[in-house]
Amino acid sequence: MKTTTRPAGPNQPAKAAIQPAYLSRIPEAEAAIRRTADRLTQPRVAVLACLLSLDHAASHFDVAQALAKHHPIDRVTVYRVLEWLVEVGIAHRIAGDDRVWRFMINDPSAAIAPHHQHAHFTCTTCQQTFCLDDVPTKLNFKLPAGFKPAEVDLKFRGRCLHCA
Amino acid sequence: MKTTTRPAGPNQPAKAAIQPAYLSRIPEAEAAIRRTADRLTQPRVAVLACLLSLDHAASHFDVAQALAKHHPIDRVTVYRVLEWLVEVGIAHRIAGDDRVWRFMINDPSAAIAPHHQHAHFTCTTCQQTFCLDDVPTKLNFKLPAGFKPAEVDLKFRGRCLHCA
DNA sequence: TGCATCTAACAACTCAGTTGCATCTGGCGC
DNA sequence: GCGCCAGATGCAACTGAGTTGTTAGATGCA
Repeated sequence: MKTTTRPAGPNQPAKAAIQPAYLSRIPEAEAAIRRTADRLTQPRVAVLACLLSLDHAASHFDVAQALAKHHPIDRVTVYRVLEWLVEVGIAHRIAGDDRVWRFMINDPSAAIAPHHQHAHFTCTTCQQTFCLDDVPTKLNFKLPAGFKPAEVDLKFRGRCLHCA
Repeated sequence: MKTTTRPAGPNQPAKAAIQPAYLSRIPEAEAAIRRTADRLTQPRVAVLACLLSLDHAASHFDVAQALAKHHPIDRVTVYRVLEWLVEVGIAHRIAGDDRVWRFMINDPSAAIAPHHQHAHFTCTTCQQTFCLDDVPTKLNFKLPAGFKPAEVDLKFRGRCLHCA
């Protein structure tokens, strides 16, 4: 579903250009990228700033859409930047029920652990996926004999705090 | 990445026509299908027998491959039959990390509950997914305020009892 | 500034899953 | 046992997410 039309609200002052939320996160994104040993490029900054501005996981399409107006980026580049963000430990990816990868910024406090072990919540109403960092996943599950788990992935489905 | 699973054991007697394991589950499959109000067809019997013969979740590709010799079935039909099995409550589907749906027979004892709530274990060595019916998923998780979960999905990754 | 290296953009591709439609068949009524 | 027909199958074409290869362009260091 694509809302291509200009989202300008009727009550906006005519001249003031509406700034998407991610623009204010650009300095933060630049700082984070500089902390890696890799290059600081426009697409990386824009994609990271976009993720930083969201409280839920975003697909490559969501990111490309959000950046389309001010930072139009080739979709392959979005894929590669998102993959790079996962690689350097800034973000992580979540497999959705719709066969689409979604990406979300890692909690900085947990950034030391390469294998994040937090839970996800997917809203069945608005279809958005949230990270629940507070939910402990290191519970003492009793697995059948012989199974040696290395990672646990906990996924909830229901209604999020916006749709409840 | 697909681990082309080699099913044929090397120690099989040379001459005796090797019967795939699913053939012996055909009567069981027929009985289960008859219990539904729907039609008993060759593809349905074959696909269900195939799933019944496995202790792990199978993708549509795995099923089509397993049936290729004795019951060659169009891949679209495999998709439709698997979907039908989920619909009538005989099987359930699992979203894998590789964007592939995998299917597995429901535990008959839990078949009353339409929303299965058991855990899955994906082996990082052999790439197979197992159901862990013994693991309770109704644990008292503390979710952040406002999130109302309806389903819980618990997924482990590690080494299965065959690869440990 | 110049240059080597890394990154972005474009096009073309792969692959899982879906849709449309003509044909076939299981199961019921006769 | 025969014929009918709703529903299932098979085939082809399509969709959409994600990947790969290649060339042009941007980045950062000397």
